[in-house]
Amino acid sequence: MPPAQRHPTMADVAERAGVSTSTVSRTLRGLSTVSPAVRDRVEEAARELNFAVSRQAASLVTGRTGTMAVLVPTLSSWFMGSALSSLAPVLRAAGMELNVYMVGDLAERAAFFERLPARRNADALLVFCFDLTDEETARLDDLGMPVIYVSQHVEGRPSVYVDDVAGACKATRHLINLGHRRIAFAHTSGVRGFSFSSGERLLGYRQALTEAGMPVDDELIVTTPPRDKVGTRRAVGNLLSLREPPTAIFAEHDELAILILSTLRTVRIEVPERISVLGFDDQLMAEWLDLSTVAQSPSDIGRAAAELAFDLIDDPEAGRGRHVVLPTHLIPRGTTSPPSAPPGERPADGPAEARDA
Amino acid sequence: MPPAQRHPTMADVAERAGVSTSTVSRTLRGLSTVSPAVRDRVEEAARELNFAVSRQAASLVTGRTGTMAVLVPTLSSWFMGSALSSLAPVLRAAGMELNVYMVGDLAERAAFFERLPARRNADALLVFCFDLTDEETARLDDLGMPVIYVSQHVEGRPSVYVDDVAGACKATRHLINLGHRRIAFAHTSGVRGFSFSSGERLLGYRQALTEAGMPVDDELIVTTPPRDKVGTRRAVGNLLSLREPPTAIFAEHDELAILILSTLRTVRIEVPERISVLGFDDQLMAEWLDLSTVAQSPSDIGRAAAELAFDLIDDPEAGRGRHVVLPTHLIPRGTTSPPSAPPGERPADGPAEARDA
DNA sequence: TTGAAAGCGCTAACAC
DNA sequence: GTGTTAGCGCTTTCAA
Repeated sequence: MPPAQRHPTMADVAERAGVSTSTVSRTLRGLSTVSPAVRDRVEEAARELNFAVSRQAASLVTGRTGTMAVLVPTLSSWFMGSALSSLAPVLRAAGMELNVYMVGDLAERAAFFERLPARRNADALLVFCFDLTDEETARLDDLGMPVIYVSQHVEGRPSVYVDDVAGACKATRHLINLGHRRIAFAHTSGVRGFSFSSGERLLGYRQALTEAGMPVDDELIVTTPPRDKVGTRRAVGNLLSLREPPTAIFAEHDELAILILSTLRTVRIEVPERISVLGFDDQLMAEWLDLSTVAQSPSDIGRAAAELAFDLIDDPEAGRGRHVVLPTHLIPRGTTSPPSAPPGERPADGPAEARDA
Repeated sequence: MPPAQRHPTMADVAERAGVSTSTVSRTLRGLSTVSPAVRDRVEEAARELNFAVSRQAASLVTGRTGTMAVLVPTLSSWFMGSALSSLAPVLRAAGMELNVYMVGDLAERAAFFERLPARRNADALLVFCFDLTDEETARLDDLGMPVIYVSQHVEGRPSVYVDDVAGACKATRHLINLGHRRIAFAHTSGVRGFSFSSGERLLGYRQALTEAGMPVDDELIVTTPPRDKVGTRRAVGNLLSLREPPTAIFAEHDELAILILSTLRTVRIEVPERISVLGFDDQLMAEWLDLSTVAQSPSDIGRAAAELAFDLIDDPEAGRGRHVVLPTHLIPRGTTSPPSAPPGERPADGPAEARDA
């Protein structure tokens, strides 16, 4: 199988411009040690021949590939889509290519860490949303390139992530401040080893309750497989069938919150009158559905990760254990409100007193 | 700036195994002309040294990069996420890397076609969702690698796409069959030059109406910027303020349909009792919100594109103008129903007679 | 079945 | 400023 077509080489350009390949190389890399006249001739020749430098050949000698690799669990999630969409322009501005390794299940994962295909093929690796074992981390340590951990923190390694604990804490406090006393936490079980911050957010939930002197009731913590309509109904059902059902549900992420909303709508339980619902992420759909939520910015995460990677490429020792922690913000919308007084109890008796803005 | 770390080379492996680099190369590529004993020694040496072949060096001599490039307008849409998520495993199985060029606006687009950074850096290019000008297509023609057009058809070039006209036709016919006579079409304006099949779907809508002997009323065709809550409200408002408002709205895609649903809910117009809403795509959210829609499969598109690309890499002449057209399916759910009889008209008088399953 | 040698297209060090 | 030279790490003849 021959290559589709022969590309012109630097030698072709050099010949056409009547100079040496070194001069062509210097010109095309924008080095200032080329006289304007020669520069013009070379650039014209290159344009006429439709010449493009072979990154392969260049990187063979420079030792740099001009490529950023990213390891991601999926490409079809709001988070990854947003993060990569913001990453791309930053890379492009730096003249780097984007190489995606999507590793969706445990088998692929094993294969990836076994072969480490990114080795020698990128200048840095961004690892998104993986709960790595110690062996996996160690494996990445001798990948021979800077590795940045995104959406997770790994001790002693450069990481970029949002403060999930604080975010979940804010969320829960908002509900407490509204007067809720029975607050449920719903989260997705997720594939083992693929971190979507579930644990941290549960931590924040617990922390806020404890701070407020409220008990943590395990019955109020429910789990469902991700993106599972039936599973979510069951989880919501577990809450609705409690002796003392919650007046508010904090969902680990907007996707789940939306599924919960649609379940509640099916049985005509009014939101927020009967039950408040609060999400986490602030994806576009949250605004559309008027869902109260905690905003995080995957775009900022993507950009921060890129910047950190650039620093580390230039100086691998620059940020051994540098951590970039990004903030979250509560966005109150229409799905949270003070709880209505329980039946048989006069409003004045209830704990329902909004202290929130 | 030195590379982070020196990688072992084939020479290192060769020395350790006591053979020549040629033998190492042959072994690692799985050529059968290596004796088992030697093969074992080489493989062990490679493993011990954590050796990985440099694609750069290899492709310099083979002329193949082992990389598939994709040109996409965004990474944060349901369509692109799904398509790329299905593409990735196929590439991985073929031992190819995935290189993403995200070109989001017209400036970036001009730069991309000016420099064609994919040139020499990939074995094939998949162009997603771009409405290309003739010059742009011509430019890609001498990129020196197979180019596959995805989600669009370009004359005489290999393409993969769904039959949008037929899909929109099915959608509209479903509404007609339910008894609707005033059927609106809502679509997004989109950025010029980035095709999201808007035009084709409008065509299908018109075609179905014409087939049924119904007039095409331009007042019933409304436009809004994509993902724009306010713009969508205005568009819906235009429909609701007509002398004779529609009893059904067919939206160009689910995202828009959802925005329309949320607008209708705000003003308490019941769906489907008062107005039926029908989408296009069948993304996950459609199922969650019980939205009737026309299903397409970006995953199938991604896989088909990859297969076509492989064929063309092996034999560039294989499919000059091969077109893969994928089907769509109507998924009736809870947001479409026969129209209720208009006020002041007895049910028997109205055109509302369900002929649909 | 294996090894020696040439060279893929480029950059970097050093002359001039 | 510009050209010459020597590789970068592989694969691929070709000989043995």
